[in-house]
Amino acid sequence: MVKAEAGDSGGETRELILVAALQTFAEKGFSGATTRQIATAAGVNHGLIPYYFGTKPKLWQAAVDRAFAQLEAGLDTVLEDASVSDDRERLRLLIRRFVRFVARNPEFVKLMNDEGKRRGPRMRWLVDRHVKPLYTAVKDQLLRAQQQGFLPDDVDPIHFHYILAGSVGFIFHQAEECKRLSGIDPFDEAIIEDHSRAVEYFFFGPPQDVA
Amino acid sequence: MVKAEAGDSGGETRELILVAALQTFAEKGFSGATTRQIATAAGVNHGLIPYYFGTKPKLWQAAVDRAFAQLEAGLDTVLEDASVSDDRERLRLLIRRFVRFVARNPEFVKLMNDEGKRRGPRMRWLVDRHVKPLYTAVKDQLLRAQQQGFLPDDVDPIHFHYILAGSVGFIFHQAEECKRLSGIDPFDEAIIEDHSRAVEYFFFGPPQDVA
DNA sequence: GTCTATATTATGATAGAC
DNA sequence: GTCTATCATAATATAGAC
Repeated sequence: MVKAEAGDSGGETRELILVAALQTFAEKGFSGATTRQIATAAGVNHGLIPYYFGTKPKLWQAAVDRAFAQLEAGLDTVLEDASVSDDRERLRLLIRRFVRFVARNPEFVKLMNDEGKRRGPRMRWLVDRHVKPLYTAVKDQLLRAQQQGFLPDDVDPIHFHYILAGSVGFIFHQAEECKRLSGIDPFDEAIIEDHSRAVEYFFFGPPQDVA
Repeated sequence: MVKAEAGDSGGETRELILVAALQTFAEKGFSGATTRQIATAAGVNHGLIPYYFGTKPKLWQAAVDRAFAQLEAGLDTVLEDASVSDDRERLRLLIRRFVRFVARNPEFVKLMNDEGKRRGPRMRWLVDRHVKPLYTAVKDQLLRAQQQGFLPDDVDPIHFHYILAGSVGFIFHQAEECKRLSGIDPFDEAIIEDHSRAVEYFFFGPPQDVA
């Protein structure tokens, strides 16, 4: 009310642009997304993008930072949950939460996959700033699983990291293809649950809880 | 020698462009790839692209057709191999061959993933023309696996299709990220073998051949 | 902080010489 | 079949009014 004379207080507009940017970058890729599309999707004038973020790459970075803040908030609660003493159960919870996060934030996966596939400044920035810290935590869980014998320990855990990420995320990444291919919508609640169970089956085998 | 006066006989140039197009579309996406980049990568004049293929989307279609012809040649030999009577063993062979195909043709996966993630004419064309026929064959194998009890039969096989494709392909799709993240090059022969074994472990559990 | 120009560059596609 | 030159369009980013 004090600073700004027109529109809202400014931080709001910034946020609107960031949300629209993540969505648009995910959908169209960095090159395919235009700053005008992003501005339109955010409902703001396209001149405001250079005003708030400078360049297109800087807008991209800001959108990614925002997305990772959300992911980490969700996963940390599992990784650091002291009440789960069993490593196997913690990994299972991690997978369940990961499936749900991806199903609710498919833009996150799309953007990660688009940038992780080629060399370049965005990939380097993304890995160094966000993926490495995340993988450190995941790797720790996978190593425990290997040590305890419910994952083979004769291959590097990086294989299971990508097997996990791929098996969890791919159906949501390819959701539009999946709909046309099979008529099934991966974002239906029942399908999300099915997918989570299917992935868990691969990591842990047939349910053996009630022994 | 008869038809063409300059350069080579023409079909050669067409082929050079197709190879470069697949590579470039895979790397940069449809929007990110420019016809000039493709022409440069192919070592031909950029005016030859409209000459041979008309428009950019038609070039894209031709490149995809070419890529699928290669994939199908490799998979059909397994799917139709009558000498493999055991369904479990046939699925295992299918996975091994799929891993190797993806490792040797990462452009294929990149292009598929880039287009399968959004609605649009290219996605529809790709699914109707190529993915549906391929999935029909894969689905058949997965249904057999479910009937015989080594995959759960209470979820649609589409889950296993995407789990399979994701767990096989993701590390190669994200190869550049993987290198920077872990120092491991997914395209190393030993790593390809490791990944194949890790995926097989996922689908079939611990090796139990020598019983 | 917001908006309307506009400068600059790069794209896909075409025309026409060779 | 191949090449150069060019047109029309659309992109990012900037300048400056309000």
